[in-house]
Amino acid sequence: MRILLVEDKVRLREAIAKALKQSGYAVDTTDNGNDALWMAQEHSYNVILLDIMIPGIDGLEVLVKLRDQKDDTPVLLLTAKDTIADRVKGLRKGADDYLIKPFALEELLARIEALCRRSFQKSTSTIEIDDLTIDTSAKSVKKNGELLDLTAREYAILEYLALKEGAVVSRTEIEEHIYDELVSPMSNVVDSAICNLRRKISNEDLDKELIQTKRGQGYILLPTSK
Amino acid sequence: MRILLVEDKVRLREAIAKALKQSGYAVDTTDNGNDALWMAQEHSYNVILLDIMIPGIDGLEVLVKLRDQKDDTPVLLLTAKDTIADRVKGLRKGADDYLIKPFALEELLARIEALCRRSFQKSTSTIEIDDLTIDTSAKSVKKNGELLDLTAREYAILEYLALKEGAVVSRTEIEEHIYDELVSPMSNVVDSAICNLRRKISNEDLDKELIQTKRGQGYILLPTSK
DNA sequence: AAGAGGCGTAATGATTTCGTCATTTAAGAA
DNA sequence: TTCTTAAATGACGAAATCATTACGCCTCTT
Repeated sequence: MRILLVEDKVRLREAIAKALKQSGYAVDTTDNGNDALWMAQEHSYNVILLDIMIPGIDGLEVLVKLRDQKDDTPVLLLTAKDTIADRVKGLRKGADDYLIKPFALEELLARIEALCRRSFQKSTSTIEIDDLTIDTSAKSVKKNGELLDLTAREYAILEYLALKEGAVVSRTEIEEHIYDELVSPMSNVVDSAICNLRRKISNEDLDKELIQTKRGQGYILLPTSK
Repeated sequence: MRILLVEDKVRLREAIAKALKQSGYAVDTTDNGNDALWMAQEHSYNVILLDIMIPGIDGLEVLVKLRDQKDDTPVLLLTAKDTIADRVKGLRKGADDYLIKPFALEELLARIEALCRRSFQKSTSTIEIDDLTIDTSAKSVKKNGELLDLTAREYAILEYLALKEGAVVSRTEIEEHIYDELVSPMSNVVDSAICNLRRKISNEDLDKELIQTKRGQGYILLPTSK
């Protein structure tokens, strides 16, 4: 999951960014509306966190322009307590949610999660695939009710594959969504992570792999039923 | 689908090429405008990715010359953030789309897909032919809802035939659009691949082949209804 | 400050693909 | 029908891709 955070106050921005990263999101940040706009144009974010009071183009304008461009990335507005009017305007103009500053980070995380789910058109916070239950809100995975001990990376990859269940996902795509910086072309980080992940989720008895390799293309997560 | 990538910065060029290949495209690359021009003349590409700031003839000039030669291959311009003017110029001069650097590879892939679709006058990303459903986004093929296990090559050929449904497609054309390098004249790679492909998509009960042979001309993909 | 564990890298071994060749089968012309 | 040429098929081997292991750095914890 990749998030764009637009917030001009340095300390707040960094605090939020840190919290998001700890929760397993890839985060890009900027402190002004102009950059926000082109970053949003050039990347496909899962969620955009948008402060209204920012230098350059203000948050609402950014939102309007995004929607004008048919960009329907979920936008969560961050507003000061005294700008209720803006808030209403924001929702009218296509924001998906808003949060009044100051807010609890926990609250923010919960809302982001909801928006991410919505962007993948899933309504529940758990995804069931074979004997796996992926709880996107708890960031945990159970296998036949037993909690698996996945690392953050492993979880992130599994979640991404699960959200795209049945579609071939290339290494590059995984790299882009899970890793902050560009991964060097020669690296086999993803292979390595997939390997570890498989070890943890595989059924020794069943020889079928949940994560299948599409040679030359990437990976695909396929329930046994299909 | 064959793509020409014109970009002078080595790392970026290779990163893009890698991602494209993973997504099943045949990719030719060059770092300058002169080569780009004659490569475009020699081959028929489905899409040309064109950086504006390149040595030799600059990207915009390449574009102009292409259009002068009545070459209407879809062109996607890659531009730096600060050259908005160029961008506008580019679109005026016949570019089909543009992307501002830096961009997400996924975004690039999505745009390329759109351009390919458009050049084949298709609006959706799935093609239905008889009992086959080809999902060009997921790069997967289902037969009566069952996912088929095609290799990258097999998929690429099937997709190409499907996009040209009802038209005779020569071996040479397939070679040109699916393979990176030139295939040696004596080779029967395509025959071989078609053979394997047929085996996987054929209906044992129905004797009619979806992929029919036009002796001396090539192949043609024909739904039973037509 | 030390220890543990996550994570990226590199190297090696395993697997699969795919192009080629050889052979069989089919199609069209005389 | 028979001959010629094109296409289909099957087997094999080289090359590319992938899996897996081991190692070391770095971070976070305690």
